[in-house]
Amino acid sequence: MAVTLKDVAERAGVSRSAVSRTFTEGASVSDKTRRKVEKAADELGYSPNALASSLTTGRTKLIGLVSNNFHNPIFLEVFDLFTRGLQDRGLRPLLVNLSHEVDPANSVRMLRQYSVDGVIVASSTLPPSFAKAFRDAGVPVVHSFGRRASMPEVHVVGIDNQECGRMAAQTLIDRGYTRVSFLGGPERATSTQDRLIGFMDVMQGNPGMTVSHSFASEYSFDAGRAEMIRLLTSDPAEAYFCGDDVLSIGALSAVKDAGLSVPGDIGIIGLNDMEMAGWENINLTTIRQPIGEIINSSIELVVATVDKPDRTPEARLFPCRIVERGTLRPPAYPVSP
Amino acid sequence: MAVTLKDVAERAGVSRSAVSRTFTEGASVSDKTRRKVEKAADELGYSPNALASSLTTGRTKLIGLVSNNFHNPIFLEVFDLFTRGLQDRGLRPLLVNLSHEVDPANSVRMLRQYSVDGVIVASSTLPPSFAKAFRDAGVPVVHSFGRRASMPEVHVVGIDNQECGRMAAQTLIDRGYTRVSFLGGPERATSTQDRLIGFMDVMQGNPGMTVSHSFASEYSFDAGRAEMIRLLTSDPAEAYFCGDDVLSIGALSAVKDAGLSVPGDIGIIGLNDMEMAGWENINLTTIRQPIGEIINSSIELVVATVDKPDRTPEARLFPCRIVERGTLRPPAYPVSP
DNA sequence: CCCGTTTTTGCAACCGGTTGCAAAGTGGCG
DNA sequence: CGCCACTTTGCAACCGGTTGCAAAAACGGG
Repeated sequence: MAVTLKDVAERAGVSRSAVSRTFTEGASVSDKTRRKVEKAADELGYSPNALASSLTTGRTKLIGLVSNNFHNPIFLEVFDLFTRGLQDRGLRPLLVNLSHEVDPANSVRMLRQYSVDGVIVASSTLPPSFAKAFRDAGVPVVHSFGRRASMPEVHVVGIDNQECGRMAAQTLIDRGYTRVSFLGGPERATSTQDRLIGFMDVMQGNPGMTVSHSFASEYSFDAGRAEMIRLLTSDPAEAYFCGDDVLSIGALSAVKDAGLSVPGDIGIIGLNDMEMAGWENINLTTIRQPIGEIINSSIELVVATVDKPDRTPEARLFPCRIVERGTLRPPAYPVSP
Repeated sequence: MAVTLKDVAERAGVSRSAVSRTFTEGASVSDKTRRKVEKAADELGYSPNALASSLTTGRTKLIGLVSNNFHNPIFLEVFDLFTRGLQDRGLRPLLVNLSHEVDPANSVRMLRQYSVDGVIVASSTLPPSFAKAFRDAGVPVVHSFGRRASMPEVHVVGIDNQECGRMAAQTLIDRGYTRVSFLGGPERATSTQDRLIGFMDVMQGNPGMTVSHSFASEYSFDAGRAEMIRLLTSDPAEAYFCGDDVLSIGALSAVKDAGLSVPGDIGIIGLNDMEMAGWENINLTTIRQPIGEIINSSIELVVATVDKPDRTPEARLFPCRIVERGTLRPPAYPVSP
């Protein structure tokens, strides 16, 4: 059925090694044989079996892409960028959908069976120990959107979530809000924990503020909406920092359904700046997370780690910035730059 | 580095075949050796190399998942269902992002290099010839969300887009609209072409109607919005059948920004019933495409085709139905059921 | 034209598994 | 206990490639 090295070798009248060499970078073949081989290969429609060659070279060019969030539209953007970025470098994404699984054992075993060259864990909710399980199994791994650490145990690429919390807090203060709240994602998500820490950090330094917080059950529209509906039943805050754009959009929907106006009655600031945040019927003020840079950097780092597995784990953090749109009232008074 | 069959065999004091057999379904091994082997494997942390075994068995359990739409949120749902469905059957999705590529040659070559057992092309825009290229290369293929055909050249699973067009048309007529329009996706997308055909089909049978149509440049929010902004500049229709929910949502945003009300001034009906269509701030009346059933059926069909490559190509079509929400005015008069 | 150097080539072993086949082992039954 | 049928086991070849090594070929200089 499939045409192999041997078929090409016979047709070209050379040895199998000669054929193999014409298809491997930097191997020693004369122009004459190369032409003969290429001709034969063309005629037979031959292309080398990547899996067979991986046996001896030890490289499959497969990269495991592990994620657990298929309900947040930002992940479509994430998958788009990851798959394109990997393809551009000749790598192939092998997708793993964790759903609600939190034990890494299965994914580790599965990805080892397929001899992936490396793994990218794309999740802002999984703990560092998840990615660590790959490292312990000898699989190069990068945790994208993971928790920062000064001495990380695995490579992490993402943002400083505490800093984002502080940034959101300071923004709300600058806008003159005094009764504020953090509407986070699931309490177990590391990103939510860190954003809360940063938010509270700043708030506690400002005595005049009334501060509260609560958690949505997951990073999704429905969860954000449900939580905001609950909050609106009893003395809501003036402004909310939602732990994610998709929560913000859910919250927005609840606020508007309650007949309240944004930002007139209630202010909302999100985090991510996903595509939808810019849609004119949403127009969400948010903190932009530079996912393109995070993803490119993650790919670059995993590739580097494949070449040099003992690289000491590093944390690459990218700065975030406020994207001003229409869900927060303008500054009450001039703010120092 | 990695622990192999041989290591396990030595430690267990048996032959390599014995080890191989304990790990292959239905092979003949005594309980005694099986236990010895399992113990040794456990101690060494062995798990068989799926790629090496694929060399002899001819099965990799890899399924190529090819798509070209990473801007329509429905595809996040699609990826979620595909990856989970494949995983549940012990298969692994190898993702291919076509971006704007329309030539199948690259994907075919790449997926053959990785010896995928089968391929699922998930796209409502690519022509049947795209999937056909895989079949011609001897790779089992199913086209999900593809174009229906009475004698298809490859397996197709999806909906009858012409029928959906008719359904939308009839619905608008039943609601008493007389000036209507089809706002499609890209003109080259087969789904758009077919929906338009069905829509016109019914309209032409109703002399009282004023009908027009136009195309958005792609299936995305921005394209839908841009097209609707253009339409609003000159004598818009009373109601639009948008070729996709994400177009509808873009269109909705444009309509509302123009200070018009929905469904008061303009009615909109979409197609897909993606998660967001049900969000309370969108609340889109739409035609539900049963993507869960389509995806399960696609997986089942590709698996069956792997076992029996010469199966004659079939088209599996699933019925759609109207999901009534808030963007179309209620029936003007009683409608026969 | 000869000889030393460099390039190209094929052989054969190997990567990590599977599998047909024949030999060895096991069990049942008369 | 002996015979037969059935199960289990190991050997060796194979899957589709790669690669170290030594032989062969090509090249360059005198």
